[in-house]
Amino acid sequence: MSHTPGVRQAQKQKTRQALLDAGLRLLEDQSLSSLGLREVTRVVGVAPAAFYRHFRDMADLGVALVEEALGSLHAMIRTVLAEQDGAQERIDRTVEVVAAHVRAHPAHVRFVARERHGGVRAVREAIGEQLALFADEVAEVLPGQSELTGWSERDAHMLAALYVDHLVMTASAFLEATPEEAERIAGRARQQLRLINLGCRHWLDE
Amino acid sequence: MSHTPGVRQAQKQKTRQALLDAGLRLLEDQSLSSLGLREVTRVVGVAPAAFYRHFRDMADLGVALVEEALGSLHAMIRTVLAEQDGAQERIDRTVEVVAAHVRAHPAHVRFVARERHGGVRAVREAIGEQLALFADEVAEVLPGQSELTGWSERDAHMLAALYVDHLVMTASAFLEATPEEAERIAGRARQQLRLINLGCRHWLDE
DNA sequence: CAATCCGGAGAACGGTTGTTTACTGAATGA
DNA sequence: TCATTCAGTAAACAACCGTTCTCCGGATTG
Repeated sequence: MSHTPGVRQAQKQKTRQALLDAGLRLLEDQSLSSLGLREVTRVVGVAPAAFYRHFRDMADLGVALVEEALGSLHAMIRTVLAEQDGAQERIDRTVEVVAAHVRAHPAHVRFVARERHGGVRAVREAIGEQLALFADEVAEVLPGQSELTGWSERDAHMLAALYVDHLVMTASAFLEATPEEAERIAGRARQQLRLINLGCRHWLDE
Repeated sequence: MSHTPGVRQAQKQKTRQALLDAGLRLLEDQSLSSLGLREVTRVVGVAPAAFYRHFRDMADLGVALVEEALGSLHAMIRTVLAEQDGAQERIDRTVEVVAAHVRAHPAHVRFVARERHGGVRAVREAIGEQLALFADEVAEVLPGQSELTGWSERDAHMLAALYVDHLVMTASAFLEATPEEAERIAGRARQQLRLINLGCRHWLDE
């Protein structure tokens, strides 16, 4: 049944990862629908035909990148939102974590922001699916916050969607900003989250 | 000084517009950085070289499309926000107007959403610039709302940015949605705006 | 009317693209 | 040990690309 690592499989995964890395790098200043197969293989230093041993086409490589880019996010935000400190502390920490993530993985963030509405259907849909899943997770964790006791599931989902969209917005704002603009972006994001949180506290008053 | 219309100039503007229209159409299922010059001229039925009589390159055509797509928006939202009805009515009307705009100009909306973070720097910056201008306009009109008396200019701008981002989000959500999903999207957008508005009403309490 | 302008045509250029084919040679497994 | 598997190679393919050049013919101008 050969589920041993194997020198063969290891090497294959290695060049596969090299293709993904090269693709991600090239996508920093162009979009997926214009990224050429030969362009990628040239960077890796491999024959064009070798590409087909790993991906059917560029769209296929794209969806692989989606999983790589969004896979790590889930656990992170889950833990951040689960913190039981006050609202202000949670907001500060969230923005902080987002900023750190953008600094650590700028290419991944850029890829997601760019291809979320990009020209390749399969990738667009993969990102949309992942973000929807993401919103579901957030919606599940939200009831743990004191401001949200008594909220309907529907309302929680509405809020979760707003959070996720705002998160993506903030991340891509960090991306396009110079280092000296970063603090201004962060401050604004915090205030916006405060505003939303304020709305939450009075949601059941009307 | 020849500022007469002239048969010459008229025909030139006509094919220029044809190039823009063809480009916009082709951009519905690809992104600008992969759109070919010949592809556009082929649709218009004109020689490839003729392209250069109107645009330096594809990026140039792109920024022209940005102005075409975002130019009409300004006046519209200005009038919507200026309405002095209650908050609920204003929210309903805003979402309604956005939905109508997406239905009327889907290609323009798609273009803006796609190229806002797209692979062509000049176009990306042009859109960012226009949206920032847009936020400025919104920030100027906002103090007319009763909920926002006593707000600092900085806070008004923070809110305006949130509104603009939410608007773009909502518009592109409408775009990707099937007709039967549209009402769900609209309902969610309205609730999100209500939540934000609720936050506004208590912004100066803390 | 004659001179000029200028949007567009047409052909040619060097270069790049995605994909297929037959192949090599090392890891694999009986 | 020997046959098999298979990731990667090398070459060839037709199709397409952006750009440049020269030229045409109708509008414009004086």
